Amino acid sequence: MSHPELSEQEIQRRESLHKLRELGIDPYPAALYPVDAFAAEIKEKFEDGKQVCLAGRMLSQRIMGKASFAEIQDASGRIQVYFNRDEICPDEDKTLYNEVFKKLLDLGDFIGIKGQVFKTQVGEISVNVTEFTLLSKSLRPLPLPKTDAAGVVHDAFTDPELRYRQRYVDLVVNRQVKDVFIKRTRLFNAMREFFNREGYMEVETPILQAIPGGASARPFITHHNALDIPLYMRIANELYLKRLIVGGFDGVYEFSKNFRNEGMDRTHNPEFTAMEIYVAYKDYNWMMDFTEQLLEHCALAVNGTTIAQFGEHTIDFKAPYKRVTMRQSIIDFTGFDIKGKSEEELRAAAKSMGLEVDETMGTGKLIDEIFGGKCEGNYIQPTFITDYPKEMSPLCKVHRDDPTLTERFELMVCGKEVANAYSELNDPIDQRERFEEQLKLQERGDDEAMFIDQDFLRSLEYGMPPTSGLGIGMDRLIMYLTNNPSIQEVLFFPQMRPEKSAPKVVLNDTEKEIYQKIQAEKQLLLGELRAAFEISNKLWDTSIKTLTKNNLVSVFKDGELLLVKLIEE
RNA sequence: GAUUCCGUAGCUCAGCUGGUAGAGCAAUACACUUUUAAUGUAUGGGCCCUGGGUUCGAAUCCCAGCGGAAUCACCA
Repeated sequence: MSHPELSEQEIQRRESLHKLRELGIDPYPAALYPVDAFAAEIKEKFEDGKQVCLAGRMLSQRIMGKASFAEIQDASGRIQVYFNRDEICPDEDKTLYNEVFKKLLDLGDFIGIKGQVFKTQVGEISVNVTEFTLLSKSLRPLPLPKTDAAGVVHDAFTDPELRYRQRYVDLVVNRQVKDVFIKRTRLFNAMREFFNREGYMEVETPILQAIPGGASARPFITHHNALDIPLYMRIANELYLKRLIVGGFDGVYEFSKNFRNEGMDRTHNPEFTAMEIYVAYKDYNWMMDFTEQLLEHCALAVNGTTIAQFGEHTIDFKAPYKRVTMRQSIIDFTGFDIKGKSEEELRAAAKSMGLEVDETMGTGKLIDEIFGGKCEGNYIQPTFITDYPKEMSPLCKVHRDDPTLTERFELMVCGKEVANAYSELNDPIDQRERFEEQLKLQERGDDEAMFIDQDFLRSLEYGMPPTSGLGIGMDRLIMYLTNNPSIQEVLFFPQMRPEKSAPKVVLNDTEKEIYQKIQAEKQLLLGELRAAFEISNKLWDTSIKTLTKNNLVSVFKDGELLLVKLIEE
């Protein structure tokens, strides 16, 4: 048996696997294993002599001749188990202990244990094994961090790339990572509970949309073969939820995976989760009350306290939260009053504040720039910023007291937006005009302006009750609740560049030389390239064909000329 | 997109102004019946990210590429 591509340890594990089979032990048995106990529970409720059956991965082994200790990790945590040779093998044949346990089991293997709970001389709650079963063999060594007596972790599995690419390993060896995702699920459950208690209904709306509406963002595009039309992955679900309010539901919500074809960094992933909820007969003032109650409830459910530590900041999600109008906020931090100012005045003001602005920006975008540049970052504690300019909020109702503003708020935490809410625009004529303004912005060069959804307008024309809607960035919220500065840490499988993007093609020496020549020139005449190599026609032919077949270079015609060019990733 | 830093054993990392590749853990072998970062002794394990260049000689210096991280820009 030779495995040239495997590491020494992997080869050894495969050999162990082989030997186990020879001993008549199935390394991947089919039968269920009758687990009736968990590590954490055994340790919490210690009962001397209690018979238990548990299963998990073996993560450490301390062999001392005829006795050994091992650690088993199950879904609840870790527990030490004690193997005594003569208890495992009461008869003459000691193979099960000497061979199977000591040699053929490896760290990372899943085993099942039956035995009695006891305390060792040093006081560690352990299980005295009377019977063990191999449940699944692990063929790759896990990176196993160790914690010393001082609590210092050695050999921690910390490389972010490896951790994200092999999250399954990360979860096995890094307990704190598992905890983040447990909290994530708790957050979702807490929100559902809060909404369901109010009688609101969880719904599902299309992810594949013919018109990507409800937000301003570049969508991912795909194609439906049967209908032969382009379809877009949703950037938001807002317009569909509102259609359901038109249809007569009083409260609907959805945890929506949204997709945006934009940059990736530590706060942006191309797919992310938003929660959106729409409640009929409410306005944004009601929604502020509702939001602060909701977040207080969620913080408590996730962490058991409304206080959350985020980096250097201590945040308190206890309601109520401060409410500041956008105009007041800009006055507070810049001394500039945006009320009644023209586009030119705003642009001049923004420039004087050292902000980068250009001609495509309308008043809304300019105000947004000023707020984003000078104010936003200052709100550490949860704060509602209210009354956004009309131009920035095409789906939001005009403010009851000021026609240049809208009834909108965003909730800022640690200088970032975590929630966004409106008194929803339900005047179909106004809505159509707003969409048309967006279209004009688009023509002006704003590539994020919204598309017009005619069917949505039609639904409004049938009448939508006054409604307030709220959207929450779930990923961002869980970042705050688990003190993680990057979104990758709160997504099981964050988007990564595919592994090994470089073509792994094995080229022979001639092909390599030709390829290098093309690499250097990027593009050149085929004949010229041919002349540079003193090789037979046949070798030339096969070489250039290898390169083109593997998509390293391409040959193409430009008029009468045959050219060859480098294909770059 | 810009800048900075990083890529060495299965894991975590060291390797100075160029001179035969190192440690701990993990692995293998032996000893050891309540240990706990178990211990003791011995052994094996490397395309030093890839490709060029400089040099008598490159893990080390230079260039390019690939991959990653951080900061900034962009992004409701």
